[in-house]
Amino acid sequence: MPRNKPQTQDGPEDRFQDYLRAHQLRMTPERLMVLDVILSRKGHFDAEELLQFLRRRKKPVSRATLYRTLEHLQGAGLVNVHRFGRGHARYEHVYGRKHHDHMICNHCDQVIEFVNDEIERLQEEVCRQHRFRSTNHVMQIFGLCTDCQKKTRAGSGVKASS
Amino acid sequence: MPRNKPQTQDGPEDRFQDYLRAHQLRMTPERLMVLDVILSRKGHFDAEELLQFLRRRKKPVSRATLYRTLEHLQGAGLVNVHRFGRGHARYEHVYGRKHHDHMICNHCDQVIEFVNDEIERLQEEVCRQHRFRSTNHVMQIFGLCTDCQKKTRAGSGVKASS
DNA sequence: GCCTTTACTGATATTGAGTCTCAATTACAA
DNA sequence: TTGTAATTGAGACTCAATATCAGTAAAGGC
Repeated sequence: MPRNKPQTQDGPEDRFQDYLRAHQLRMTPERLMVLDVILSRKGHFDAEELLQFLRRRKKPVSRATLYRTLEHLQGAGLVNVHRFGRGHARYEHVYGRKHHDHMICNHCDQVIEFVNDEIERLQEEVCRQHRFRSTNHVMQIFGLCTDCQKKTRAGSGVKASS
Repeated sequence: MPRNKPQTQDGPEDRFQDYLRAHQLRMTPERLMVLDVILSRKGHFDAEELLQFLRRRKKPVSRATLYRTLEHLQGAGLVNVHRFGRGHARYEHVYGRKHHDHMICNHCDQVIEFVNDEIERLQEEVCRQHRFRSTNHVMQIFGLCTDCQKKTRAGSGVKASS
């Protein structure tokens, strides 16, 4: 999967187009469909979900094409992947969104997003100290969300996390 | 996989023993072998590596047993799992080790550990703000280590990361 | 608009980490 | 020592993700 982000700053479609051209790839109806569906989603989703959704919308796309497109969208900086502990990958679109981190409830799988500029700053500092050139990072806090704390009073019966 | 950590603070074997007893599980030669091999390892390793190692040591253990034992060792707080982006799980033993986070080189897969108390503190603060009861967290910074920055001057040819 | 090249799609097979099953074995408490 | 419930291991299985490959179709050149 090639990288490098395009320079232009129009819309997500243009950005994808630019990325594809820059890598001798082609824009196709399938790729556009996938992008559109992803942009219309809020929060996190997985590949299977997208597949079903596209099928219901009578715009079916093969599994292979979906995964390939997701790769390219990552390359274009339009989509992020997360692997929250065990289980399959979860995606989210990042076009026009600020970077953020996640808290994941071990009990109900809810994903809470948060931003903390101070943490971001400290991360950069750590990288400088280690002469590490960071491209991206992931921060996941696992535990119990407010609701699930109430539900599981004794603190037992909680699914294991990574 | 049950949780709860034992109270005693002897050695890792005792801790494992305590954990097992507390959960009506049994100590077996296989489990002890796995623990010993893990304790002798430095840094990160994966399940397949352990399997091979045990086989070479003429103390073979089945895949099923290895994975089951790794689960229990996590429960006992002796082992941690990480899923660095794509690929399989990586483990590390945590007995007598301080919590730390990771920088992962996209190019050579080297894993650099770091600790930053200020970041830890801020994470706790974020959890408090969101009334989230954290059990553990993961922070991974992806990018290029010092060596690989030199090797890949143009910044191209870098493997994709999560 | 039509060609030609070369990327793309999708059906299907394949991979591979991890899990499950179940008969035979064994730890361990009484 | 014995009874019983946990454990083991071989192999079947799962399932997300990837690879294969023949047929299809972008997109630049004419």
